[in-house]
Amino acid sequence: MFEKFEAHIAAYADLTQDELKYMRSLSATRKLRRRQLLLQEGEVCRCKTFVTKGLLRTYYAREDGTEHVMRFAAENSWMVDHESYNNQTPSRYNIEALEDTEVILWTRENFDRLLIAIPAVRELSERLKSNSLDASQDRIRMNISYTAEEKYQAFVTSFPDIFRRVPLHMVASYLGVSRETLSRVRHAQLKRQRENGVV
Amino acid sequence: MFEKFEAHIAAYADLTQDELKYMRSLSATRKLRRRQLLLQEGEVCRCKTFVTKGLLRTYYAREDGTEHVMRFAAENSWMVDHESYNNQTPSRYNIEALEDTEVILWTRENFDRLLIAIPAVRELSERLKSNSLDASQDRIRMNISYTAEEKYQAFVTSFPDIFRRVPLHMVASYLGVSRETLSRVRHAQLKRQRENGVV
DNA sequence: CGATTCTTTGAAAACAGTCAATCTGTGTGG
DNA sequence: CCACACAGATTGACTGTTTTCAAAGAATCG
Repeated sequence: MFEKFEAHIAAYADLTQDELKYMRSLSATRKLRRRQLLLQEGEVCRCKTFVTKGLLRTYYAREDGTEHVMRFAAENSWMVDHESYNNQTPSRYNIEALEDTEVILWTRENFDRLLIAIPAVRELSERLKSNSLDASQDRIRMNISYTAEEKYQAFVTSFPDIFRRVPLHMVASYLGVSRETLSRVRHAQLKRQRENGVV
Repeated sequence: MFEKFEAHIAAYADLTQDELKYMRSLSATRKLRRRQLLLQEGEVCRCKTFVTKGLLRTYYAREDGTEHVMRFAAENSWMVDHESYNNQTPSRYNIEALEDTEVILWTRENFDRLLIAIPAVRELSERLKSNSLDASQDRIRMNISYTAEEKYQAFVTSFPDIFRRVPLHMVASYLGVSRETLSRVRHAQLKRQRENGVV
């Protein structure tokens, strides 16, 4: 499992064999079955997670039972409830495996050690945070200015892989529209594309 | 102007007199009249900005002319288009003074020097980024799960000061609803509160 | 004061949400 | 291998909300 991490990380951070060995020594691995929770609302998010296989979602449930998807993370991406992890406070969110999933975990204490010991890890970590921030800004921009159809289109274009692997009602929930609406939006779009001769 | 910065920053970062002097030596100050732009769409966001007085907004305009407010920043807060600043790429956004405003500016090169030279600045900078990220997550959560009325309520509660100082239609734009809708939501809420005897 | 900006209101139209029913595909157990 | 259960997607009818457009009133700035 760690080999996949090594293969991926090589393109993003320049790490020596020793550094990788150190990272590995401080990590844990875990396998999750479909539907299994990695984090449950109310718990503290103790670990930074790297997905080597499968697919996770972060969502939260309102009192009325409606679920809202905050984020997806497929293999070769990171997942963490930043707020809970950083402040070690109870999380509002659940993190659930949507497929059978394998992850590598670092506790906050261990990851902090890595940040200090390995400059390249610190740089990577900051770059990831920057990217998260930019992506969040972008999502906010779409949320406040796009129509349902534009949101759907942007999602499909930005995350074609995730789109294929996730039920439509979760995409709807991610975008903040009802599943029925998204179904109709999609229908209208497919029809329009067919009329315009798009293959 | 820099004195206001010093007074504010004392509570957030432990800086020596020398360090403050150094920060000052690398900074510039600028006064903006109401309506004046600090950054214009297409320009690169070259500076990190601290507001000592007044009020800024970041917004962007779609092709159809509609404006969407991404963020407000009143005195004692920071403002930057993170994406443009970080990658030194053209910005999608405009930053405009909503009141006569005074700001302190650090170019990216100079601020980077500070990050290296003063550990407390680096810590502060990271903390600010963390907070931005948490705030963004929160806003996304509200965007996808709150009704117009809940969004309005959350805004008033979170930013009572800004709420008092900006026109309602900009709050509407920040929340992603039309000004008319927000006006009606507000009307309905005031009425309800009066009926329930809230002063 | 006069011009501009901002807010409110009404009416109609567009849009999205809800509820209920149906349809589809998948996978499980008999 | 079939039947059934289940999760997901779609559809229709209806309801409710939001937007749009137009107009008027209020507040503010220069």
